[in-house]
Amino acid sequence: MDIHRKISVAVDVLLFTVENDSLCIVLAKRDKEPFDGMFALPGVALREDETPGQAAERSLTERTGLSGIFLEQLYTFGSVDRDPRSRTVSIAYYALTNKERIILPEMNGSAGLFPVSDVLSGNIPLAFDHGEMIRCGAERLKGKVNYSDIAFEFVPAEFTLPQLQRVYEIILGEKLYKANFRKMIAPKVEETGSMLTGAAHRPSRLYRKKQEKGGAAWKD
Amino acid sequence: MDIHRKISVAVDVLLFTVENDSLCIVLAKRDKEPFDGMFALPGVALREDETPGQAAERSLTERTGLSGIFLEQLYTFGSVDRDPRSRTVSIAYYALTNKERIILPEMNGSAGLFPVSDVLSGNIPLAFDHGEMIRCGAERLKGKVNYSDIAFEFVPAEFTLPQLQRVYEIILGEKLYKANFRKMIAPKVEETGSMLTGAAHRPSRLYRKKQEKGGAAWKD
DNA sequence: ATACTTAGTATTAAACAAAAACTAAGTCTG
DNA sequence: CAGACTTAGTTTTTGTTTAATACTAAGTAT
Repeated sequence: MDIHRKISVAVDVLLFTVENDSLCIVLAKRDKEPFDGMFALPGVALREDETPGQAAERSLTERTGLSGIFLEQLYTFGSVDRDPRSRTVSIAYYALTNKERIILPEMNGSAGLFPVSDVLSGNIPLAFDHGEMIRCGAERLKGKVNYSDIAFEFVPAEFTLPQLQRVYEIILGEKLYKANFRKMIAPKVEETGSMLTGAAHRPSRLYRKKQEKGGAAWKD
Repeated sequence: MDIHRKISVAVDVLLFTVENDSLCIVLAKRDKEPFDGMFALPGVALREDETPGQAAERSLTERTGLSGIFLEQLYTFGSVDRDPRSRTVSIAYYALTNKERIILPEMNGSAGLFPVSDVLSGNIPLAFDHGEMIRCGAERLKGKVNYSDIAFEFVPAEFTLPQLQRVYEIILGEKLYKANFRKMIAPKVEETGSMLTGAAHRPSRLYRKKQEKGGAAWKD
């Protein structure tokens, strides 16, 4: 509990979304050393007057223009050599949103959305220990999707059940049975009354998430 | 990702055990400001040459003599005012062990084992945000006991099924049905062949945990 | 010997999940 | 415009897990 120096604290954000039937994450190309030219998660140094959660939100807003979306602490990474410049501990957060809210143009140039499967198979050169972070984040999503409501974060406010089911399937990496999925999800959703038109087949009903009593929340 | 100063990093450890039919935690009475005379989790300042996990282990060894026990990261706490001396972020870990391994005498004087229910009901004055940490830790145990093997950490290498069932009940805070519990636990345990003698009634069989294929593990 | 206590097993009923088959409602093609 | 095609949505059947209760077993205490 003594005072110490020389250890920096960073906050990195894993912004996940579902696009084109795959789980994607936002990465930005670095334009300076170390890891110049490689891809990295949006991150900031923790300021003295903000909590890690606030820093994560700031990072998100500064880098992608997003705010007010789902954001939760993931894990704290602290390998001694994870940053070649100085000893740095990074508190990783993960954020979730549907792809409509991500405005790529706002992300200045070199940033983009990458399929997590590509990223984890090593096709994209990653800075720091961000590969480990992304693996950790993807695992968390998989473990959490069945006993929480995170899947709703990936779809618009009004969505169809096939859409929502696809989100589950993408996160879990396996196909689900339609009838069973609908029985499972039924108590969590309600019909809006309208349909999704325009598709070249039977139109599907639009649903919204049913609002319910909230659970316990953790701050910093 | 810039270098910064003035933020300290600490590591605090929640050492849980089950004693006397309740979930307990190790706390030490502070003998200096701030929070002089109040109870606190064993914690250390993170050193430049060690990972948070190593610091947690060091804290555990220095304060309780224990080593090599279950230890996992819990959450990182970073409220701006959580430490009145300086801005400090604390990476909390939780450790689990059975009470036989805890040798109270080794803990110098003022440390002790406290029932979590007493601690959370405010009967014991706690330093820093350690109450929040303990609440978070107890919740984690509750959420994890059913889909992991953490309950085994609280019993000796050889144990009876009634013993193990009591651990589940204490963590979950509810009674379980004997027959169902045994069906659930059966694939995870194997008989040792011997019995637990000495009790004033039918003796119960001794079991040990069945060794199996390991899962993924996360370091720092 | 009998009551008492805790260990352990068997049985039943209800809820839930897996899987397949079926019906419904639109567009696309000839 | 009929029928094929595609996706949406429902029904039904079956099997597995969980909830709950009732029972048997094996020791000590009186």
